[in-house]
Amino acid sequence: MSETTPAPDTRSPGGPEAPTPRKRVNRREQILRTAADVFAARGFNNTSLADIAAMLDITPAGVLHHFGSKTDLLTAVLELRDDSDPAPGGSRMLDHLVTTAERNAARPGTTQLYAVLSAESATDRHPAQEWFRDRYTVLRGEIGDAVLDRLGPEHREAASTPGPDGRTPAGAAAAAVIAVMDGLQVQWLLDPEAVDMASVTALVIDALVARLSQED
Amino acid sequence: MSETTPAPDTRSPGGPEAPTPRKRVNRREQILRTAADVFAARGFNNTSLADIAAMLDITPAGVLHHFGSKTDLLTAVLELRDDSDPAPGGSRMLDHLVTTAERNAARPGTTQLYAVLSAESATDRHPAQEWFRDRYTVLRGEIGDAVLDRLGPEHREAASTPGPDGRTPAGAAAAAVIAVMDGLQVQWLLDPEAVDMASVTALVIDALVARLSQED
DNA sequence: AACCTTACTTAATGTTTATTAAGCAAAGGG
DNA sequence: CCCTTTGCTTAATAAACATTAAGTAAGGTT
Repeated sequence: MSETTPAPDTRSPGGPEAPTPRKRVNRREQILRTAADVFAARGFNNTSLADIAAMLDITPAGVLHHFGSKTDLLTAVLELRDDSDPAPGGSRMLDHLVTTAERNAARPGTTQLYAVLSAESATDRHPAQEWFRDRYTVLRGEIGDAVLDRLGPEHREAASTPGPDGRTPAGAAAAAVIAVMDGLQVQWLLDPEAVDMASVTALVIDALVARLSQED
Repeated sequence: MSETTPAPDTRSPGGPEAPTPRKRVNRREQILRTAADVFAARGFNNTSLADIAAMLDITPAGVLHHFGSKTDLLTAVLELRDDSDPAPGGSRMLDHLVTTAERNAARPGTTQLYAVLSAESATDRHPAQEWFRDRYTVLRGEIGDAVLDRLGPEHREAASTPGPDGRTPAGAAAAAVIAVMDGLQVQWLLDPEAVDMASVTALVIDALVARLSQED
């Protein structure tokens, strides 16, 4: 079909002759946000530029006008942090994580994107692999610190002392907290009634903090 | 190129005229295992039949001779349980989970498959969606029972009493354990040095059991 | 009015992909 | 020795997809 078939118009059938509203706002950001939604809902590999373009009522080439390639679009989406609710430092951060889990359950958005894409990035030569590796490293550090902040001063040293494998209990707890949030998202996406992300997250944080506050 | 180019031979260049060793073993199972490995390493959407076929030194059509479609192959792979180490019931199961995490770190296989595919299945109309929904439901039940078994008899009632949302603390703990195992797998795949799946899993199970054994 | 920038479109290209149809060859039973 | 089963192959098809090139059109700027 390569020579004869015209390029399919993937746009939804709008008005008879809707000549593109031509808005004043930053089009790039609009596309970015739409792409984020579609990537979150369908993953990267399972999303075509046509999918994104269709939601914006433009053609795939229209998307590539703003971002050179599909991979560039993905990196731009990942770089776009949702700073509407910035993470605080210190011990307040752990509460913030529970709040985040709550918000995610109400409005499936940012974290859904990360949960789906992070798992996908763990395959083969996924373009987002390095991005997620770095992100997890940073997050483990930050949450590890937050865990230490939550502990009584008398337990901090034990929790931040590396074991024979060079890893600290606080770091292990941080990895656990991140893991539980990511894993819950998957279960929740598959069966929203089955799990309450916020309360389970809170339970795990509570349990871990209590456990690290014990003498053993 | 569709009319002129011959079908590419995706097979690796073996001996000059290797006429297919024609083994006696169940070919279907060989293909199944190979497919499982490739799906685990690259995900479902990112894997082509040619990828799998190449590892078996046959053509994509050769794979489809045994399984009608790529989706059928996936479902067959999921149905193929790794029963080399059957899960015990009762309180022994929790220890078994830690052992499983250990084995997975040593030989990335079955669970890697499930970690990658489960997240992928949470997208759109993925063919494995229902399979994973059911699997999580069953697992939450089994692990929830195992958690109850580990608790002292005096705490069992509280842990199995549904809260106002209809969910039990034991069920929440079960969801958390599953989530942490899945989530850790992703972090570990991206950065094997950064986390010790077995010890973190053990830590979370310990912490949760201890937490459910408290009075609150 | 001339122009530039922004935001696209149409069209074509080349690739990858799953899937189907039909044929071939070896093994083994009867 | 025929026949059926098993296990493929080659070939063709049709669709999906990312990407490129070149053109068009509207606003804003000067």
